[in-house]
Amino acid sequence: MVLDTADAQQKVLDAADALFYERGVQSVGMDAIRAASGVSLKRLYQLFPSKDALIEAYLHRRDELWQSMLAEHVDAQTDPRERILAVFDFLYAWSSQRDYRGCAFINTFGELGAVSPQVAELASKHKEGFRQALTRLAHEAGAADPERLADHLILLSEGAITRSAISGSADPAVRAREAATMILDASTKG
Amino acid sequence: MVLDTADAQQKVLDAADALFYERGVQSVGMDAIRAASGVSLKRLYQLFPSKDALIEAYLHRRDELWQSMLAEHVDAQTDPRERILAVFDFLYAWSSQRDYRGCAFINTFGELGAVSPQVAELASKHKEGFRQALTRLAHEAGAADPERLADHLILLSEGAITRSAISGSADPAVRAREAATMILDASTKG
DNA sequence: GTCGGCAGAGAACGCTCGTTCTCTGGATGT
DNA sequence: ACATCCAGAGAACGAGCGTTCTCTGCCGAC
Repeated sequence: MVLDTADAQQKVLDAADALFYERGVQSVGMDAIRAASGVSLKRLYQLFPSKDALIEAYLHRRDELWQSMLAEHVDAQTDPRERILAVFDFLYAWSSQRDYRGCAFINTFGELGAVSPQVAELASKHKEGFRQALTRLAHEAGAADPERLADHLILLSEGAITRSAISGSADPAVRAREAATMILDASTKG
Repeated sequence: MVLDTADAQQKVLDAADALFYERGVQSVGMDAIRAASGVSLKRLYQLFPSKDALIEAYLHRRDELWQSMLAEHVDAQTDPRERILAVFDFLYAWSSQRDYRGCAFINTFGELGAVSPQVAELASKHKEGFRQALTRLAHEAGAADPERLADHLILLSEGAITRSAISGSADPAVRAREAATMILDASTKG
């Protein structure tokens, strides 16, 4: 089987994503990624010059994938309030996945954050992107203080993400949706 | 300097706590703990038969310390509603610490959760303890559905804990307190 | 057919780690 | 003073890691 550069890159990223996400980045050796991707070590290092670079690529792709999954759920709704609640429906769907292990950025930050400024930066940027998306939704919903509403919603979201990882249940997303409706009522009523 | 068993154990746990919390458990070698604690490797292994055992002891002590810090803040208040809000004042104080790095259980779970059932169990128990404390407070505050209120409050708390770790600011705890008052109003008014 | 170059397999290298072993020096008991 | 024991320092060991190197076999060019 001959793979062009794009195919090989794809295979490596697929393998890295699955392994890094399941076991954490430090527990996974480059050889495990070679075995899972079927791409030789030599080629792997041509595509990604170091493990750190591969970790960055992994996080970058997670970010893009996550944002697009979120957008899919949100854009299926038209009513501004429903669009906000769709965020929690997305979290429910995500945390229901069998291999769900929480937020890759939080996990990787927990592993390397104090040691790797790049990872800290990527995690911070990922969360900032989420915050901006929520702020936009809050604005569209006519919130008196969209930034503040976004901050409140983000807390519920992050809470649901980590709690469902540890408890192994998708229930936190349901609870987060409930709490979000309460906060929406309180934030848009006046 | 001669140390009896209790002193040595204390020194080792102090060192392990600081290092594990700052850099994650996998990045810290036993030799670093030996150097930081001043306890010889031989004795270290007499006190804790393996690194896994030391990690468990570290988490166990974190749990106890965390619970007692929380209780301190809560018990400084008498009004049931204020006692609930004191949880967020605690989170603010905690996340303001210079060496704050989020929740040790979430971080360690992110590193080892999929690989170490003991760590997963300890994280789950720690969070369950927090949930019970919140449920008790919600009950005392006369909530119509204390379990549900506790679930909502826990989401805000977890969200604040992880967000302040990544953003490096204690602001999320303030936002969480705001959101908590909204949810309290909605949950205890009717 | 023969040669050159390239890709993959995996050996090799240097390092770190968890854990154990050895050696040494001092304290203790008689 | 001498033998005995123990604790500490750190060497040693075996494994695993990230990364690089070598060998081998295959492909196209002439």
